Amino acid sequence: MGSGEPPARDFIRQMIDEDNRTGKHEGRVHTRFPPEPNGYLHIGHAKSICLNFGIAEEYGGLCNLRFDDTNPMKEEDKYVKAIIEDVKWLGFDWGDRLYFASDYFDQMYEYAVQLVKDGKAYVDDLSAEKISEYRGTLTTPGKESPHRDKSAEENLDLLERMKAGEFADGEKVLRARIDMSHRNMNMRDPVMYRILHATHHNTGDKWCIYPTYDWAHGLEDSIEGITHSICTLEFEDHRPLYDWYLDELGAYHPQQIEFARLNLTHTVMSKRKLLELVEDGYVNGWDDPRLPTISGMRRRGYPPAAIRSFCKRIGVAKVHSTVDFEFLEHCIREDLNMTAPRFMGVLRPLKVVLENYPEDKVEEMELMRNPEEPEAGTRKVPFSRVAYIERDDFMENPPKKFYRLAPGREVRFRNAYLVTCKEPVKENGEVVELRCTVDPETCGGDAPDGRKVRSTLHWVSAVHAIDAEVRLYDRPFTVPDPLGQKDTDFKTFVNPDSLEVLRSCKVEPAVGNLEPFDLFQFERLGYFCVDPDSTKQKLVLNRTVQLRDTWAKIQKRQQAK
RNA sequence: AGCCCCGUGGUGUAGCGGCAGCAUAAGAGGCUCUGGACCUCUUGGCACCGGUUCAAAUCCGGUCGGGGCUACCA
Repeated sequence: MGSGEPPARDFIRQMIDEDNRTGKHEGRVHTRFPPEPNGYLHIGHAKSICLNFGIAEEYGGLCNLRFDDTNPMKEEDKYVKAIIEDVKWLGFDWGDRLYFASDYFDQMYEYAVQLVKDGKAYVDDLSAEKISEYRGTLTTPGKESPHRDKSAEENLDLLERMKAGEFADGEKVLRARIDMSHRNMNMRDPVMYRILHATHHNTGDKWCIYPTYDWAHGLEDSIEGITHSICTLEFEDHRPLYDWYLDELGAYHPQQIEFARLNLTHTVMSKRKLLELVEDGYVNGWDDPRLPTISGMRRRGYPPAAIRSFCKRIGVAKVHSTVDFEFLEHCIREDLNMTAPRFMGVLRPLKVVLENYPEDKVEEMELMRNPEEPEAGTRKVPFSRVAYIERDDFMENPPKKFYRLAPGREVRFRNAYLVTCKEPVKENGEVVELRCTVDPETCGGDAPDGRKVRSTLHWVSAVHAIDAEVRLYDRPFTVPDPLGQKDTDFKTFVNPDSLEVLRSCKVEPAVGNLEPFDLFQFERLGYFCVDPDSTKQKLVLNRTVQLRDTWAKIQKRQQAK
């Protein structure tokens, strides 16, 4: 899986090593990935997925897929299906361990009854506003609810009536009885159950009280026998509460470990922000290839192995950090370079007439499927008198270091012929065609006299070419940190050029045989994939990522001067 | 302001008292029928102050800086 060196001994793996050394969990390692089914997964989740499933795999343990579905107001079945598809696509397998927090509602309720009986939880009549008010502030202690000291019997009765549906939403809550002056706000009598007369995607109308995250999560982990409950940094302050519930209950007690979530430059990662982009029409849906969602990356053509490699190589720590978008792209290229078959395609066609090449002649040129993988063999590409090349590959007045085609200059058409440009044909000052000649002695691309050319161009035979629409993607934001300016809405930094659609591209015939999501390289241009919008009549391709472009860099530097 | 977490090249990480390493980015060169890939080299870092020690990125104290926490969200 992925490439490279043994995984680094990050602080989580060091902890697990230590636990294994001391026999804390009898050497068991059991993790879980616990998404809430209220949105689509993104690459930040991929980091967590790779961490949890990766650790389980490395230690010969298990990792569960568990939906943390404790809030029926926000959660939907369609997200469950999408998340399952995404995790599977990323390459992970949870066996028969697909769980839902809602599967444990009965058990959780029993645990709550136990706490009530022990005098460690009580039903409160205070409104949400009052509870907030009574909680105090970061610097001042809270005060106790007037309903805090009822008898266990009375609380039990009230809790049962809450469950039975006798009260309206918000009328009562069940609270843990901890310490209203605790320095950690989470310990100031947190809410365990709230009344929500809502239909749950899984349990329907069976329940009208639903557990809060803090109350539910440790129980879920405990019930499943999780050893290491890995979550993100913002839950650090919740760990004392996680521990308190399990200790008071005397239940099996997993270890919560927090790590820093992934941030990427030039994009946003929060579900809410992504939703805004989708709903306000900045992008075309959750699977828009510009989005860092798993479905977006799938459609963009990012291979799962490359995403896994990326997640492994960025490491895991407790410092907040932002990974360069470039590094992700590097990982994508690295994978695709080894695996993607090569084709030729011309994005911005310029017609080339080879004057001394016979009108009706067609030759089948033989090209490597993938030079990185010679065993993949070769393919045949038709060559004829009229071809298309990239507009960028010709300049009438070439600057220094431009090695491609120019009047009087000879270049190679890849695996075909050495071609010399005689003259450009112009209309209204614009070059619309090139008149060229081939050296018939150079069929296949090598000169018998051993002479060298500086440049090799890709080409497509005009009569054989098939048309394609190609969608070019760029980073979704123009700045590295669109959320960085406090006073400016992040959407003002949306990159207006993040999508460019080219409708008259010419590609070699074999590309027409590919299926949606097939990945390949257009030589000299980049990696592409077939978009599911493709039909038999219309081929639609997505550019996954460009090849590194040294010439573009030189050009940029020349222009800067 | 109170509590909690965290500071190693531009970026992401390793280091666990004994030469600061890796990846990526950037720069130079080599090679090449993809200006791709690959190879070589170069630039660049322990936030600061003090203490312990023969020896500190590492241990201790402080300062500064970044982040999180006041949902019946997760």
